[in-house]
Formats: sequence, structure tokens, C-alpha cells
Amino acid sequence: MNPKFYALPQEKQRAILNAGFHVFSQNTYKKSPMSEIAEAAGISKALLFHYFQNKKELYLFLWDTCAKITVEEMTRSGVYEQTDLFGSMDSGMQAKLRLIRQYPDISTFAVRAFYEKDPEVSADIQKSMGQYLNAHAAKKLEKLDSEDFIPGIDLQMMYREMYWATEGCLWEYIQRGIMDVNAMEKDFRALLDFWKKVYLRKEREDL
Amino acid sequence: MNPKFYALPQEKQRAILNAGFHVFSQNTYKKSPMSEIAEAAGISKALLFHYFQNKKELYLFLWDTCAKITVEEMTRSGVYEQTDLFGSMDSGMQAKLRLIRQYPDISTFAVRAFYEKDPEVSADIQKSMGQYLNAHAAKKLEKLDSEDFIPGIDLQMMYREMYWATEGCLWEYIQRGIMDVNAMEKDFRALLDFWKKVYLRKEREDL
DNA sequence: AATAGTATTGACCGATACGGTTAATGGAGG
DNA sequence: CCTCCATTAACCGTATCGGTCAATACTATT
Repeated sequence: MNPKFYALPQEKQRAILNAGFHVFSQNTYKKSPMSEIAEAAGISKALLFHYFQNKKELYLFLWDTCAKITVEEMTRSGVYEQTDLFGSMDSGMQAKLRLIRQYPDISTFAVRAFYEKDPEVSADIQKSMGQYLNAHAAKKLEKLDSEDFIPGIDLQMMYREMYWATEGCLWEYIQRGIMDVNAMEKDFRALLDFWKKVYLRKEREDL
Repeated sequence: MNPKFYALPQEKQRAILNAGFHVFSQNTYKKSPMSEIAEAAGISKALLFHYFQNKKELYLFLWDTCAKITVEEMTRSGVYEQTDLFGSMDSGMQAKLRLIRQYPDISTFAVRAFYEKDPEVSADIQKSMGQYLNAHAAKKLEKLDSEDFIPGIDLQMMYREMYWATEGCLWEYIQRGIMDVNAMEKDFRALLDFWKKVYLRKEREDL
């Protein structure tokens, strides 16, 4: 990667990143043309090849950047410091929303890249991945105090259920292709409130 | 579409359908080559063009067939007869699983086709769609008796949440690309049991 | 075995799209 | 006017695309 890329004004950098995220998220690696990315970024194909030697380099750069940005945003919102379950879900959600606001296609790109099978890139992707996967969830679960929740509930199942629901909600927006972050936030918050009312012992006793 | 297609042995028909669902679900309409579909189906490209005049015809045929099969499978599992909420979710789930078992990529195809923007096909897709969308959910909600559920719960939110969770769970499998239907069934059933325990008044009173 | 009819394909066509290069253009600073 | 660098239009060889067609393989009938 040409270091001059970083000398670009931030908005132009973001435009290029987003163009890459978008095109690579809609099609396979092989079927995602550089010309389309350049056009979506508002620059010429030649200039894109000036910043990135070839398609593979751009792709892997996007992958690394994607991981970097994500971790940055997570720490920034204090996900790793939270102890309370709903609190950490809340800040995790906020991190995700900030991410999507800046890079609408980053989640879709991340998923597709992770499962990409093209031999030209798949090995490199998998190699750089090992670290990121979450032993996080397990730790979070251990810390939960079952006294806080309604009696007899399966906490692990509860956690998986909540995870799936947020993903399902997010997916609905992704499919639709319109990333209305405000509407998303509303939905997420409604979910959180709903869960608190249903799962927390204190809340239930008030009824 | 050449009527001789229906004269083919069922397994061959399914192979072609699945090949189409698969290729069109991985890439945009424009970037999904007929050659790839033919190869995935185990026939020559020429033969594929013998059954379907052109790419567009095949695509729309897949779309119609997709709708047809889905409705068939739904009625067969009696989704529309069920009155009880969890009962109808159960049979709906079973219909979906049977679908996926026979046509692993049909859900992904359906979603992509629905949001496809290529002017060559998008109009036809949207035109034939109007009917299918669910006024179903609304009706289901009206019939619910709030006495059956824990007090103070927002039934509409509960329904949305359950819908998202199943979609999120399904998505996890889709992304991974391995449609392990048995594992999926286990997950779905665990979700249903979990919900019954948490949401139903009778169940909660037993604790 | 010869024939007729059908299922299936390899080879081909013109057009286009691809990744990547290069020589030229444009503009800002001295 | 000159230098330097960002930026691009035009180009190159190749691969792939949708679609066709003439030829082959296969099956059933006589």
C-alpha cells in the first residue's frame, strides 16, 4: 500500500474504504471489479492502482483496516470495561452504530471476507483472523449473577437469544440496503428495554 | 421456459434449481454467469439454454418457483391453520427446515432477488411480489390472548423479538455456508422452549 | 442393422469486462 | 517558466460473457 493514501483528506480516504467495502460486500472477490470500486469512490481506476499495487493488496488492506477500526471503536465506547450485562450490550451497540454510521457496509464486508473461499485471498484472511474471535462471550457469561435474573432462567440461552435477535434485526436493515442508523438505534433500544423488563428479577417483581 | 424441463427426473430438476439458487445468491444478477450455473448443475451450458431461452427467463422462473415451493411447504405443514402462537411458530419452522433441506440456498436467493436492483429484472420481481408479503403477522398478533402471557409484557415487541432471533440464528448458518439442518432444528427448538418458559404465564407460575 | 427422433454437447461468435500499465494532462508552488 | 506530483484517458492482452449451432450420443422402433 502506498503511504500517500494516508496523506489524503479523511473524507477521501473514507470514500475509498467505503467504496471497497460496498463492492466487495455485494459480490465474490473475483467478481468485484476494481473499476467499480474506483467509480464508487469518485476517482479513476488508475489512481486506485496508484494507491494499491493490485486488487489483492486492496482487499487485504480493507480487511485489516476493518479489524483495526472495529477494535478502536469498541475500546472507545468502553465495551471491555463494562461489567453489567445490559450495560455492555448497550455500549457494544453504540460502538456498532457509530461504525455503521461511518462505514455502512463494513459489517457485510467483514462477514463476506471471513467466509471468502477464493484461494487468492482466503488463506491470508484466515491467518490474520485467529485472534479476533470472541472468547469474550464466555467470560461475560461467567460473571453473571443469577440472582439478578428471574428464577429458573437459562442464562446461556438468554445470551444466545439476545445475540441472535440483535443480529437478526441488523440483518433486516442490511438486506434492505438502507442503513437508517437512527431507526436502528430505536429498534436496538426497544430490544434492550424489553429484555430488561422480561429477564431482570427486580423489574418483574414490580408488576 | 421449455416444458421439457418438467419431464426431467426430479433430482435433475432439483439440481438445476439449486444450482441457480446458489449462483444467483452469491452474486448480483449481472455477475452470475449461466456457465457457472450449468456447471454447478452438472449439465452443459447449451443444455441449460435449451431449457431456458435466456438468463432473464431462468432468473424469473427461479423466482416464481421459489414462491410456489414456499407456499406449498407452508400449507403442507399447516402453518395457516394453527391458532396457538408457539404452535404456528413451530410448524412454520418445520416448513422452513424442510425447504432448506431440499433447497439449501433458497432463502438467500429469495432475499437477494427481492432486493435486486438490476433494471433487467427488478421490475418483474417487484410486480409479482405484492401479494406475498405478510399481513399475516398482524392477524396473528390480534388473536393473542394477553392472559396467556406474563403480565405487563409488550406482545408486539415479543413477536418482533422472536422473529429477529430466528432470523439471526438462521443467518448465522447461512453465513457459515454449511446448512446443517439438524443443528438448526436443535437451535430453533431450544429457542421455542426458552420462550415458552419465559413468556408464558402458566410456565412462570410453576417456578 | 438401419432409421428416425431426441437429448446433449463442444466449439464457436461477437461483444464486453477484466486487471494492470503508461504516457500524457493538469495544477500548485517556487 | 519550470518542477513536481496528483490524476487521468487511453490502451493492452486476456478472459469471460450471453447466446447459437452443427455435430454427436443415445434410445426406441422397425
